[in-house]
Amino acid sequence: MAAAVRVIAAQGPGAPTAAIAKEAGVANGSLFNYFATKAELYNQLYLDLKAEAFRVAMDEMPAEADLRTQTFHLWSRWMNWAASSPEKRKAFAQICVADDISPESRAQAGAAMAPIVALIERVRAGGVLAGQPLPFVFAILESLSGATMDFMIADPEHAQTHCKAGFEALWRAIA
Amino acid sequence: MAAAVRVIAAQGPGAPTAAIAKEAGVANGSLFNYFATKAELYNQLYLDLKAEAFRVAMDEMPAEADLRTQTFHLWSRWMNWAASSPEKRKAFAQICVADDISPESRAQAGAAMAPIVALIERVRAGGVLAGQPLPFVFAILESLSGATMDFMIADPEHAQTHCKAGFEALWRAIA
Amino acid sequence: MAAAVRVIAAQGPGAPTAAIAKEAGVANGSLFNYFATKAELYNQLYLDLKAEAFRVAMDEMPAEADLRTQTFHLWSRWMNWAASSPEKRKAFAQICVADDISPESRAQAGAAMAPIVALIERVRAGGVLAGQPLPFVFAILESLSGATMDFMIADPEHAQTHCKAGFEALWRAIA
Amino acid sequence: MAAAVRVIAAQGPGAPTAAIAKEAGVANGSLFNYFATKAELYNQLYLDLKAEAFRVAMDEMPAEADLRTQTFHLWSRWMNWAASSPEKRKAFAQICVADDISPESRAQAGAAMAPIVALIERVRAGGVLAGQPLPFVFAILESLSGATMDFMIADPEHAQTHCKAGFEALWRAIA
DNA sequence: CATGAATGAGGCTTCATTCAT
DNA sequence: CATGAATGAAGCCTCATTCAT
Repeated sequence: MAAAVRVIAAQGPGAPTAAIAKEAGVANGSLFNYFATKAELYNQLYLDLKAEAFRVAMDEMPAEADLRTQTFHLWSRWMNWAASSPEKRKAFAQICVADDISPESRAQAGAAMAPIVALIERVRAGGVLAGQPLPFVFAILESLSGATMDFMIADPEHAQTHCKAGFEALWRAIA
Repeated sequence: MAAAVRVIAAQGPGAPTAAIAKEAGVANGSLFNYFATKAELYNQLYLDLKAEAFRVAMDEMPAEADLRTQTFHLWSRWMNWAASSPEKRKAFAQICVADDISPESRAQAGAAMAPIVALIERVRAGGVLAGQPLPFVFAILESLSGATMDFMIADPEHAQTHCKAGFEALWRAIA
Repeated sequence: MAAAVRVIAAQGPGAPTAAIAKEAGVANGSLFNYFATKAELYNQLYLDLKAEAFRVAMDEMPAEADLRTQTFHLWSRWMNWAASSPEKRKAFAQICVADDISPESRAQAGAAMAPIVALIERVRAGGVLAGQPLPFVFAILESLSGATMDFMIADPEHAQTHCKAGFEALWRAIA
Repeated sequence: MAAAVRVIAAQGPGAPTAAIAKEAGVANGSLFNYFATKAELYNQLYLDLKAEAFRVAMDEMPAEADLRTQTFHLWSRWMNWAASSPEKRKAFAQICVADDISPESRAQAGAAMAPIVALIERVRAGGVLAGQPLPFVFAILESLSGATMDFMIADPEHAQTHCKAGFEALWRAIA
């Protein structure tokens, strides 16, 4: 799994399964004892990464704080997780655009993120995009987060600056 | 070229050259009379689509109008072009993440967009992200535009609403 | 024809017909107005080169001189022709091993070289290989000539030395 | 490997890898589990055949015998090996002219033949070609051997006669 | 007779997946 | 459950040859 992250980050989603197996230090065919299919591996990886990001982002969430504080907590932990795991971020981004992720996986990932959805929903409801559908607001969140991550990774020295700037942009955009 | 757009939009960047040739109504090998390589075709396509989007976005630009008006003109025409050419939008998005686009092509595309860059630069300089590097602001623009396009395409009935909402989010985020 | 020599010498017998046409300054398809087939071109070239070599080798042959003198005349002119036309030598060598040369062409070439055959026959009859079939003696002649040519071309400064040494080796071997 | 010899002997160096795989009784792609490239297969084959010929030629070499005896031993065993393995002889000849053999392989093969080189060097030094470079003498050896092999193969009944005649020609030519 | 775009069969190579050990 | 050789379909690309202009 970790090997897959490294290989996909380095070679893209077209990386041979053989390369992943080699990186993992197992034999070519052993991969298929755990994942019946390359697509299954990708779906699993997708869910794992999403779950990990979610866990990190929600960890130590100050449940009683105000919306902005909670959202910043979420944003900050998410961004810093990605910035400190650039390979995971890159692998995830590559996997997302691949055609291999099934709608079921996407739905499952969405369901698992309910607490975040609920938070954003509250932000939306009280914000300037109150009239817009939640998925739209969510899309804005995800697109801004992607851009911010990439800059934090590309320019680690100013990572925290980018992180805050990204959040400000987000907050003004949706709150 | 148009055939490539359709096929890539439908099958992703991994689409066989044979599928593109067939869609274009020519023989498999004929493709390679025009593009020495699949990568060359993708680069060409990338530049073409970017150029087209740029042309549309800048057309009839009110040179004397204020920044917001000009930016909205740009945004509006860009979004509506994408919304009315969903296949081009999708193909472009798929191609962008592929590894086939050479740094030269990206540089060339960037150079061709100088007027837009200049406009955004003025917005940045006078806005809340004045302290952030221009590429960061640009990345925000592109990420928000992508999200907006996708929603306009997915929900054509409310396309104009999404377009305006996206712009409001952008303007608040960067201006 | 001359273009074919250059291209085959440079790229080997697998050279595309398109490359030959381009080198000749004519269009791709024009080639096939003169040669119905790539193989036909190769056969023609084979015969032409052999004929040219023959003509050069026999030119100014001292008909009344003794066998050794005549043979050296033949050898010397042949070697120097090859040494001064390295591309022709190389192209010819490449073509010879290709499967494209028809038995008819080989027979025709053999027939055209009757005077040389006659000369070598006389050498053989009076020499140490008198008991060996003529084709065997001829094969020795051709193999030694190939080796000599290559050294003359590779080391032009000592070309004449190699030429004479090659002849001495030949003469001792067959006379 | 043996399959490759058969196919190349029959179809020339342009033979499809598919034909070799089929002759070997394995699937098309299996070939590339052993040889990353067609060229690699050819290089391997080149080295193998050269090594085999060398081994056979040097086997039971009478180390104390005089030069002529040793050289004849070499020649005789070499010729008879080729004559009894006409496909190897042909495949090797075809491969040699192909562009696929890397300079490294040629160098490696040359290095492996040091004992033969040493022998020929002694012959050269004491012979009529004493003033000629060793490679030239070697080229004569190889060219005469090629001609002799072909006649032994083409006319098996008189193979031994050709073998001896070829040697006599060689010995007179270089000793 | 020149042209050069079009053709499509065929070649080399990759790789997800299987399976006997 | 591990292994890794074997598989063969599929992909990209080449090129001799054709043919409408």
